[in-house]
Amino acid sequence: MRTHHCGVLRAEDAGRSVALCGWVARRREHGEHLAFVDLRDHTGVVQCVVDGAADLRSEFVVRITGTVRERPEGTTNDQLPTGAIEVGNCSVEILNAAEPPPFPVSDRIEADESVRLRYRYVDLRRSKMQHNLRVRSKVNSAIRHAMERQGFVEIETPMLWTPTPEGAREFLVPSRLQPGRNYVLPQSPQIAKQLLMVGGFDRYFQIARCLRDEDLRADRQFEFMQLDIEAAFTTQEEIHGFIGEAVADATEAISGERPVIETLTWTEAMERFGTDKPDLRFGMELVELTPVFSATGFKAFQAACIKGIRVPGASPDYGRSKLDGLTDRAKSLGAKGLVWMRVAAGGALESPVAKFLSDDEQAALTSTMEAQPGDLLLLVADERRLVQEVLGQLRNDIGRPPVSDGPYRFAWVTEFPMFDGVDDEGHPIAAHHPFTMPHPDDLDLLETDPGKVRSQSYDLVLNGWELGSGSIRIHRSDIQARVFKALGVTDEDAEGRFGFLLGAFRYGAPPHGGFAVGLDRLVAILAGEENIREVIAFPKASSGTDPMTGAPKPVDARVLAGLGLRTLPPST
RNA sequence: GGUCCUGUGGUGCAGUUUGGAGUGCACGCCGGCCUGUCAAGCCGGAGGUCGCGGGUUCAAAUCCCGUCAGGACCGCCA
Repeated sequence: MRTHHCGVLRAEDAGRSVALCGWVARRREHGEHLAFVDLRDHTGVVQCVVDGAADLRSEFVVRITGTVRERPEGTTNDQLPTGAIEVGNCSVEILNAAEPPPFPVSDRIEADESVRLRYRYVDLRRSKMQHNLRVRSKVNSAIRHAMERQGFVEIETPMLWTPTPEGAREFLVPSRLQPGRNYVLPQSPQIAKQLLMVGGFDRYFQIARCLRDEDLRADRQFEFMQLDIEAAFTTQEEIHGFIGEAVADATEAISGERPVIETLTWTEAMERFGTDKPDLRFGMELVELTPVFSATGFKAFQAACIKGIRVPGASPDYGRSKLDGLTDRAKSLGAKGLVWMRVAAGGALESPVAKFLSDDEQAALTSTMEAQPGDLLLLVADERRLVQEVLGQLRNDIGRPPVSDGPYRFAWVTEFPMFDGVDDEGHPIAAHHPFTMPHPDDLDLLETDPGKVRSQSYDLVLNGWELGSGSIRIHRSDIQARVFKALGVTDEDAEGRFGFLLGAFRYGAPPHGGFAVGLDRLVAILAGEENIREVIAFPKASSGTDPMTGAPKPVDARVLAGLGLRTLPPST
């Protein structure tokens, strides 16, 4: 049907007879004698010259045959890759007429997202979406090759899985053959892949679809894809190597540059950046100020922890209203307040609270924070974790570059705490999942001080986005029993929820561990997008609905009855 | 569950602060003219429940309340 794609033709193709297919991007008609038709396919646009009236409209689907020729002197278009040539002596075959599109198929104008999603098939014609989904395809391909090269076996796991009431809310699938009973869609292949380890596939991977029925965000959809891996007889370092190879290959395939991956501990990340997913592209690190104010008379600074961030040269940019905005933001994040200080030309600190601080304190503050005239200092005093999180968020709010700004700064964050907070009954809550191996040095703290137990779990972070997480798993039932006990999971509970897994572990489970990389997020960053919807062909809106299909929809009562279900009236 | 932003012909916006006739810009659409344009140009035209409902007012796109939709964030995401 066609001999070439539109966007690939160049001066050296002059003289070639071509047949092109695509959509009418634009047309410029000059009466009955001459018309220019810009024909678009996914490779780009080429100008076709019709001798006569074209009688075409935007987005008509056409096949154009003609001869490539260099454009006449003075009519070339430097803005266009195909701008040196045109297709002449064209004959146009309309394959399908089209109504005017609901919004222009253009990268210049971004239509409202609800309209874009409703007519996604039109939106996907835009070169940005074409590019993004092709980036995604290349990333998948690079990753698959990297894993195969490293001896990993691709194995599919079930989409109809068993409920494991723990962690993310699961999508339920009622059983027709077993009325009243349910499958769930897997929130990840976590347990399945551990069973594959017991099954002797010591290097497994899958580009896996995961489903979680939680509220959506710019970086979260119900459905998302993971590079999911698990390996037996391995170490944390080896797993980092496997994954590092895959994401570096993917990054190189898109950007041409091979990234390095740094490593820092969770504690270090929290102290320096106030988050477990630090964006290493910019400074403004959190500065420890607790010793500076250890003997202060200023009540607001008589706290367990004081830290600050220095915003270089920002003092003139932050008037009273912006500073109030920062204070409100800090309070909304849980801080009692935010202390701001401007560094004046002579180095003096200008702040509503400056008068409460001694000269020595002010001098120590200035030197500790390496404050320069014109800087803005932001300080928070409170419990350590809160101080870290508030300042970490403010650091991002103020300093974080757009996603599309380079470079790609990958980091492993290691030694996460085993537990995070406590549940209603006072039992610690697993920070990762209950099969995570504690740090070997901290095993004995399980019974005495669980809050201090570090785990052998680790996250991969890229430019402030959590790309994924993983861990070395518990493969010994004695350690698993101790962890369950710490979590307050009784033997019966454990048997009911994970019996098949624990059973499998009795039949020769190798030491193993793994990781999962969120591919939507990786692709979004590599495509320079702030929102993963931009790299997903058919995403849901943030309400969880699909503006194109109208899903989710009610179904006929008979369909429900066949599944043993009945809808209740909406609760009030 | 909560906080905030947005909603104005098909599309993108201005108008809302300080109420005064659906007032404006650009694109698109329809018709006409046009033989080298390229975001073609020129002339003419059509197209509106200012998201929806209620209230205040002589008068509401504009102020108030509610609601719906889209988005960002908090909670949530082992």
